[in-house]
Amino acid sequence: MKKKKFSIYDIAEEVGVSTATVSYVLNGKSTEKRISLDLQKQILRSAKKNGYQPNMLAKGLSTGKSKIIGMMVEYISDPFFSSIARQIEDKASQRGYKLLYSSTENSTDKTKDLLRVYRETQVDGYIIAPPPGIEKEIRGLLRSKVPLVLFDRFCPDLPSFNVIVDNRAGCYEATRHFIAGGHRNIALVTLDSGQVQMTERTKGYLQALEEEGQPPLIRQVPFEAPEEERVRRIIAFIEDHPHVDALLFSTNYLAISGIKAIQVLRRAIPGELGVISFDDNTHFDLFTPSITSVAQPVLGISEAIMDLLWRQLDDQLFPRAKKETVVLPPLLMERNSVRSA
Amino acid sequence: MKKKKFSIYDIAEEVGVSTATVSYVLNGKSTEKRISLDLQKQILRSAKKNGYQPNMLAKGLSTGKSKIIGMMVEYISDPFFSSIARQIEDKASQRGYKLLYSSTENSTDKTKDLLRVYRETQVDGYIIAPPPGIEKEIRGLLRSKVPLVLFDRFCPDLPSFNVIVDNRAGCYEATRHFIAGGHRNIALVTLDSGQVQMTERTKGYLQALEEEGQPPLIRQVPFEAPEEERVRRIIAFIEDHPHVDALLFSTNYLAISGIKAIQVLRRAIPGELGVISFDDNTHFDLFTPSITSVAQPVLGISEAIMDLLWRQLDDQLFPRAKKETVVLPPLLMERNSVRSA
DNA sequence: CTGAAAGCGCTTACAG
DNA sequence: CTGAAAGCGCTTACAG
Repeated sequence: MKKKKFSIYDIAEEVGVSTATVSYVLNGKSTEKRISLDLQKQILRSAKKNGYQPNMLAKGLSTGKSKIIGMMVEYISDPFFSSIARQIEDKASQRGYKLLYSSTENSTDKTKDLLRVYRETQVDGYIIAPPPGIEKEIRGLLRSKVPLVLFDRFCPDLPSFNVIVDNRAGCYEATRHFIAGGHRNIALVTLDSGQVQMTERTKGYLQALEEEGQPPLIRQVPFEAPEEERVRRIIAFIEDHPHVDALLFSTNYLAISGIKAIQVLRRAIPGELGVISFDDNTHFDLFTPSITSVAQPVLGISEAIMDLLWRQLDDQLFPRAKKETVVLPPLLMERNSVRSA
Repeated sequence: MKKKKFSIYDIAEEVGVSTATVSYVLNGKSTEKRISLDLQKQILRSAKKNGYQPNMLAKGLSTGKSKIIGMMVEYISDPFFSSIARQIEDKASQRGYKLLYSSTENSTDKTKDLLRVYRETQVDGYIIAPPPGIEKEIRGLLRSKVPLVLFDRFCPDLPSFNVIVDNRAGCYEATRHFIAGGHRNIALVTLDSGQVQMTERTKGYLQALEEEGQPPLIRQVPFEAPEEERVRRIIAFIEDHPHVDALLFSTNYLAISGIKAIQVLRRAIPGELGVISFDDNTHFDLFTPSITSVAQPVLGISEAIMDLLWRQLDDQLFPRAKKETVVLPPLLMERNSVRSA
């Protein structure tokens, strides 16, 4: 059927040398292997003339490197994750790596599946925003010493490389910002998830309130609830707690649901109800009023991830460190959904 | 260094058969090859016991299939594209394919690079939202008969499989919707790009106005202009044309820039200025007022893409058709940024 | 019913 | 300075 591909074997034949020589020249080992200039030119010319393209599968099989980085996040369509992926893609391609990019859907099973696929594909490095219940598998990766960076969340007991944002400080400051604006009954709307990033956010909220002697009020929304259900729950919560005058949402999409709820109830922001979202959103500045948020530094996160990953990739034989957690400060984006005292 | 991987060779040894037999059993060819039930069990047991994981590089090298689909779009972080990618990822993984997902940045050079990388990686199928100036390369792909689907835009002269939305009808209806709402001076804000999808949108706009005998007014914004510049240009345009009472934006991000411009100028939507965006946005329903848009059917697009791709992948030897363009109807999302007569 | 062996397209230690 | 050859981990036509 298909015409056989043009390979280094053909170049070797055309130039009249061995495939070894061709391989050396094509991989920039000419000087190291002291290939004559003349031969180099002939080989390069033949390669170009015939439009030679290396077969990465073959290359990968013999070197043991696929030049592929596997990255898995909750949903590849999530704006926060995809802005990070965009940066990672960029940095990876600069070094000749490709990105396999997948959604865990926050499901343990789906993640295990993906992990298996990644292994089979022989990805060279892993970037993972881990879902709950995946400790065991992560531990396995760690044991097999593959380059790995966890981000957004991590498993506190595992000696891994992690990149996170100071979740506690973010919520602490958000809460203080509410207080400074004159809000007196600040509720936290969060998920019923026990993952560190969430418990940290709750801690920040609680700490700020405690310092002021204000009473906390936390409403947990089920993790897997569909959007309409979330909105319904938040509506009910607002109606049941008329004295609440500010809502801190622990994730972006909770904030979106919350804003819908507030719109349904026709409450004024921030007059009747102040709003802050943990995690910024591309369009929060276009809302009326614009929505104050705690932004995660996308660029900083991407850079930290790649920094940790390259160090492992470059240094497979002498890993300097076996664990490290980079904690980045979040950024309070002050906009107009909080009262100003 | 690293322990050698456990391979089919090891299974073969452990069970005392040849690698051929192991390969047959592991690939479900037991009955076809009439492998004894006993041997099957032994092989499967050994594979499981030792946690055997196939090496896709080796598999790919010998079968010529990588089980990877390459998908390139303008930016992987774009919400429209990433919702589609999300669907595609899902459908692909159901059939054991992985997704290599990349940004063309709408640059011809970047795209050529990616195309080279995809070839080298031996991707089995291509899904591309082509940037301008890439006809020649697409033609090359077509000639080499690799499974390929173009979407969002395509090259009209090329016999390829394409999935697009009826751009002309979308803008036609949007314009008629403005007219029905009582708008009388409708301007089109678009890009200075000659790509089909854009010229089609312009045609729809012009046709609707012509039918009503209303004068057209088109402002082109440079394609590569950064966001602030776009906003500035739109502000200038609005100020220079005080009689304009409606703005049709030919892309999502132009609409965003436009809304910013309108907010800066403190014009009322839709009282002073009606707004419709081509391409919906996740949060347009949360804006005040909510923004009317022409939505592209993400699910329908993804399904059509995969349908065309599977047909080519399944049917490499007898391709039924060599070209086909699926045109999907866009959906007018009537919200509150247009007057109602 | 099963195996020996060639082949996929590269790389690389080794020899000369 | 260059080549012969083994090896990466799999598949598959062919033979028996």
